[in-house]
Amino acid sequence: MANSLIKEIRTKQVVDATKRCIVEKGFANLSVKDIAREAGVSTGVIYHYFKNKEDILLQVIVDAFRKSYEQVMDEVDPIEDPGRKLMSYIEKAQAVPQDNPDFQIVMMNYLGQANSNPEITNVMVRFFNNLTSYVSNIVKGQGKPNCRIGQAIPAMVIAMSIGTGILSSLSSEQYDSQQIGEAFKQLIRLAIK
Amino acid sequence: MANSLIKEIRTKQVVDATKRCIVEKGFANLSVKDIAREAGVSTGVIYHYFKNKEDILLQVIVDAFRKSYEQVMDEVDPIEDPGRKLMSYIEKAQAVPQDNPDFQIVMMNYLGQANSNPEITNVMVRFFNNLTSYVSNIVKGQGKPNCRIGQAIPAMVIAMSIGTGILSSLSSEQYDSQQIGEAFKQLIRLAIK
Amino acid sequence: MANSLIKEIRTKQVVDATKRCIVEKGFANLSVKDIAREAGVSTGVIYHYFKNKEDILLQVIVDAFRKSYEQVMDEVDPIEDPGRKLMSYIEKAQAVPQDNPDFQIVMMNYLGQANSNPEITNVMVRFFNNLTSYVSNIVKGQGKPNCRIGQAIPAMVIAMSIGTGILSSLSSEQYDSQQIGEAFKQLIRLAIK
Amino acid sequence: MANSLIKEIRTKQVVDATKRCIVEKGFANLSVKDIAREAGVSTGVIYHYFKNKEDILLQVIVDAFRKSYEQVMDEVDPIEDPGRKLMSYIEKAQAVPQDNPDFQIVMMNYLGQANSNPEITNVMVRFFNNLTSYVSNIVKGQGKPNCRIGQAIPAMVIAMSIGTGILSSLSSEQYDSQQIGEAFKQLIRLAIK
DNA sequence: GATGAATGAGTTTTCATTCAT
DNA sequence: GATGAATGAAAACTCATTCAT
Repeated sequence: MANSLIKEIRTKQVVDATKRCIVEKGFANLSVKDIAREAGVSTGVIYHYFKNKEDILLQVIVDAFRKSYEQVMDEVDPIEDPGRKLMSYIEKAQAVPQDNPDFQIVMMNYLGQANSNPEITNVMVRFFNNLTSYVSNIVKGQGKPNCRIGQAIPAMVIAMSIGTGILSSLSSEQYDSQQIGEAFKQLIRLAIK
Repeated sequence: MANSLIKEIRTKQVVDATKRCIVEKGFANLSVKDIAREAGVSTGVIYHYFKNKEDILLQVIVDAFRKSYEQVMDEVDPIEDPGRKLMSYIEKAQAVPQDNPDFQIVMMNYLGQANSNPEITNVMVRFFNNLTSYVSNIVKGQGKPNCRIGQAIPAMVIAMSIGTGILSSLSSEQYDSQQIGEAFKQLIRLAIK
Repeated sequence: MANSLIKEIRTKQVVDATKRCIVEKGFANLSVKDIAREAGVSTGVIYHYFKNKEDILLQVIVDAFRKSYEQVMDEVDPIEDPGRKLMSYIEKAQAVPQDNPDFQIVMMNYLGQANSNPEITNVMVRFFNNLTSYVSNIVKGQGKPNCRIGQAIPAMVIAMSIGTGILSSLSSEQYDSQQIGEAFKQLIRLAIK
Repeated sequence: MANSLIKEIRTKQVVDATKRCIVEKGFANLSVKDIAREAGVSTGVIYHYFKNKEDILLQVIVDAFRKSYEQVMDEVDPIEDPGRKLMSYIEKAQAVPQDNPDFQIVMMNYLGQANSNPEITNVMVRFFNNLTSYVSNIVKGQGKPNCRIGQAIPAMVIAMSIGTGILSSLSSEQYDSQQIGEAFKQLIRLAIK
């Protein structure tokens, strides 16, 4: 019990430190020594709790996506009215770069890995699928969506939030995610009304 | 003159080989030796034409974005009618993952670098700005866009194409970029008409 | 007293586990953690009962050689007739690779250490000396051995059993230690008759 | 051509240095850094010419056995008379510990690896098979060997030389390989005459 | 006595970069 | 201009050993 507690603590320490390192230096310039230093542990500890660097990196993305999903759920799910729920989801999704800039950066760092690392692809695809399903259910709760567009709304909502996040992460001055989000909400309202 | 021709050839050789390496192994697992082997030259040649690895990587993203921009221009620019032009742009942008999967993967690999590498950020921002301006001009040519939405349309178009590209690159089976593109075109038509 | 019992148990546990590890992975790829896991104890226990890894390794070879010596004695010593006793010894020695393959492998693993580790050399030399003396005494009991050859018989018997053991351990299919043993017994009989 | 020459030189440098390291420190305490230092090259060079440490170790045993085989051949093969040839072979084999003590030590270090490394086993088995065949051919040239014993003579000769080598390597004072060799030659003569 | 988490020096291996040819 | 051998610092990973609990 004490053991599993320590394991949990150390794992969290390392995963969190890794995120900070990725944010600071980027995925491609990331050493286990950096992670150890940032986590305040020896390299030995890291290899006591993780199989290898790849294992850490996988845990990081799993953890980041899980947390981001929970954050969205916490705020959006309690809303009952389907119309407001959808709008609220869009708002929340567009706010990620401001609310959670580290997650945004971590995600952008992992996108490049997806093509050559099936496990990472898997985690990402599951995450986006979950979001898509979630939005899909909200939309279904809305009643009669304009048929053709209706089916594509969930994917559009997710795609738009990814794209907006990236643009505003690249240049928050030139791409205001809130503004784009507002416009997108209006578009969706036009489609659904 | 002969020299500058060789320079051009070698530079292209190396840049193209680097792209292929990124597509195959990812940005984070990329060695100069790999690039040399893929380019069919010695490592010495690489350091004759490039300052260092970072320099190659910068050239690659510059080249990739330039080519992608030109591709879009080649097909979209000749169209005269503003309405058709906008639709055509959206189609073209959504088709990138299929038409030019390597560009898509290269871009995704560089996204993670943006946060920690200002030069890369710069290149990307300029690229997206160019596209945004381009779309903006098309939209202005349309006449009266619905005010509020109208201003955000260019950013939305770019964001949507980025997001759709990523989703379909992660799972082309689950995210059909053409289908999402069609729905998005309808949305835009609703907004503009 | 209870303490010394535990000590005995733990020491045996560790020594036996180390043998199994050597058999499985070889002397050169042997970690204290492996030993602990194989013995079913913590690494702490190991350092409670042994000074260090070297100490374990020494105990292992001491134990292995002691046991092997006892095994031979148990079977050969009761025989009274000197002629039959010598033949019996040769048989027994040649049978080691089959009867006690783990001992054979352990011994082969320690041979390489001998040159650079005087303590190990010591243990091995004492072991082979004991065997040589033993055989020497049997031969003396025989009466008149052919002078010149007679003196060398003990060393030849030991050398032959070492060599046969190694050959049949390397390839039991191509080197049948029993067959070689039979031939060798005939040779010895020719010399002694 | 110059390239392959350098390759040959470096490979030899590293293989020879590795042998010296094994003789000095033993197989189990052998670092690539040691090898590099002993060879007078950087670690990078080592990995330029060898896949990894295992690869070096394999080359070493291959080289050691090849050279030892050639040495025996050089001296024994020119002899025409079968009887003298066999005796000469036995002498030569028994002299290995004195003539070529490094080979003896290297071989003893690899014996322990055999059980857990099939490639090493392979090299050793082939070496001993070659010797056995060679002796077998000499014996056949002898005419009528005493049937039963005759077939086993080659294996006995090889086994005896291995065993004698080990004993005299462990304690040259107590085990005089030349003396044992002389006695063994007499035994063989008894069997063959 | 027993545990196993922790350490950090040491190991194997990689790789950007240089430079003699 | 081109080569690729060479370097050595730094990366990933291991492991004997210690020690607080």
